[in-house]
Formats: sequence, C-alpha cells, structure tokens
Amino acid sequence: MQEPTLLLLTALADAPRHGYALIQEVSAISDGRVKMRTGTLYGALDRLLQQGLIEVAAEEVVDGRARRSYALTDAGRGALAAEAERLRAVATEAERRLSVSVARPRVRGAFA
Amino acid sequence: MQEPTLLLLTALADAPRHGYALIQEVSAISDGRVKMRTGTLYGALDRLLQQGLIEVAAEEVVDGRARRSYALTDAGRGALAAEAERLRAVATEAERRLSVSVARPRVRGAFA
DNA sequence: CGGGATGTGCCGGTCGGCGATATATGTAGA
DNA sequence: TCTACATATATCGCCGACCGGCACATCCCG
Repeated sequence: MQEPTLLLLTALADAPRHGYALIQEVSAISDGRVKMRTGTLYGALDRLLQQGLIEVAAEEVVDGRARRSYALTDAGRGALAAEAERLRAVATEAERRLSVSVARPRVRGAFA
Repeated sequence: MQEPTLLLLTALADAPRHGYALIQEVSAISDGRVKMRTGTLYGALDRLLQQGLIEVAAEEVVDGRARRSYALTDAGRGALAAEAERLRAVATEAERRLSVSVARPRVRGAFA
C-alpha cells in the first residue's frame, strides 16, 4: 500500500466522506503537503472498492450535484490498523538506527 | 518514497552494507515479511545514488567475490529522519481516527 | 456573464517494484 | 567429482499505482 492510499483510508477512518471532501481531508491530514489529484483519487477508490476495503455509503444529490460517499469496511479498518502499526514499527527502527550511528560516527580503534 | 526504499535506507542507517547483505537486513527488519529482489534492490540503489541519499563506501574483494558497500550520506540521514517522522504522524492520526469511530460506531440521535 | 468552488470521471505518461534471467565464486555433501 | 546451494552483482521487460491534464456539470458571487 502506498502513501496516497494510506492517507485515503485514514481520511475515511472516523467518518464516511465523498470524493471531493477526501481531497481536502487528505490535504489537512498531511498538513497541506499532499494535494491529491482526481486521477489518483478515483483510481484508488475503484481499487479499494474492488479489494473490499471501502464501500459506497450513500448516493445523494446535494444542491443539484451528485455526491457519492464512501466508508471503511471492517476489512478496511483492519487493513488500516495493521498498516499503521507496521509503519510505526519501521519508523521506530529507522530512528533507533539513526541514533546509534549518530552517537558513534565512526570507530577508530578497538575497544575504544 | 515507497516502502522498499524506506527499508533500504533503514538498513543502512546504523552501518554501511553491501547489496546482498541489504537483502538479508531488510528481511530481518521486516520480520521476514519483505523479501527484496535484486531487481528492486539495484534499481533503488541506482536511484538513491543519483539522488545523493547514499554513496559507495567501499569496493573490495572478499573470498574472490567483488563486494560494493553503500552508506547513507548526510542528506540520506536527513531524508530518512524526515520520512520516519512523517510516517509516525500518519500512523498516529490513523489510529486516533480509528479509535474515535470504534468508540462511536454510529450516531443514532442528536446529543446522545 | 464570467470565474471560482464544488463535484465526478477518463486518459496517457511516467516511475518504481517485481519476476525472470545471467554470470561467477566458494562451500558442503553425495 | 559433480551437484546443489549460498554468496554476490547486474540487466531486462512487464505491470500497477500515481499524476497531470482534460472534460463536463452545477451553484454562487460579483
């Protein structure tokens, strides 16, 4: 799973949302760093639907505009939780290793 | 940056390593889940060299076999630290949102 | 009436990961 | 000895995900 997809699942984790709202939510989550394009969005949405990680929660018309809302499935919830845990583990390991090498930039002599 | 690349940088974070050792190290870091192929490895290594995130640390012959070691550059260290922090933030946000929706599976009435 | 925000959707290009394949040496066992 | 496996590096082509660009439609504001 790649980052845009992960951000998408995260944006759906607390409540169902429709496409356009997801773009804004992803931007908010990533502190404005990730501007999701509609090409990425709908492609990813189709993929996630097919994988059963999300489902269509509602299809309504608001102010004359069609709006389709998506929600996480239980499988999606599980996948997101697993992914989050894995990423945290990698991040922790990366930081641990970095601190080791920073503390000892190079070894010059034995036992020293 | 994708996960294999992140794992590669992580594997280099505490000490320089050569290609084959990186495959094994990545496998160890990911608890055996990620089996890196040489196609992925050398492609990623070339990319990272070009981006200046890693550098060739040594080229030696051990037991008749050529061996090329790679090391993180300062830029690579910075990139890895930034990436780790970002991933941790996303993971935390994902887990926070999941716990919110699990605590309140659905809202049936107002103010209730 | 024009422009910007809201809203969904497709298409083609690009890039990274992956499987397959090739080459070469050292080591262990039948 | 011959065979198989671990060590070690490297290339190629395919595929899937992401991305920029585009199209289309409605609503609101000036």
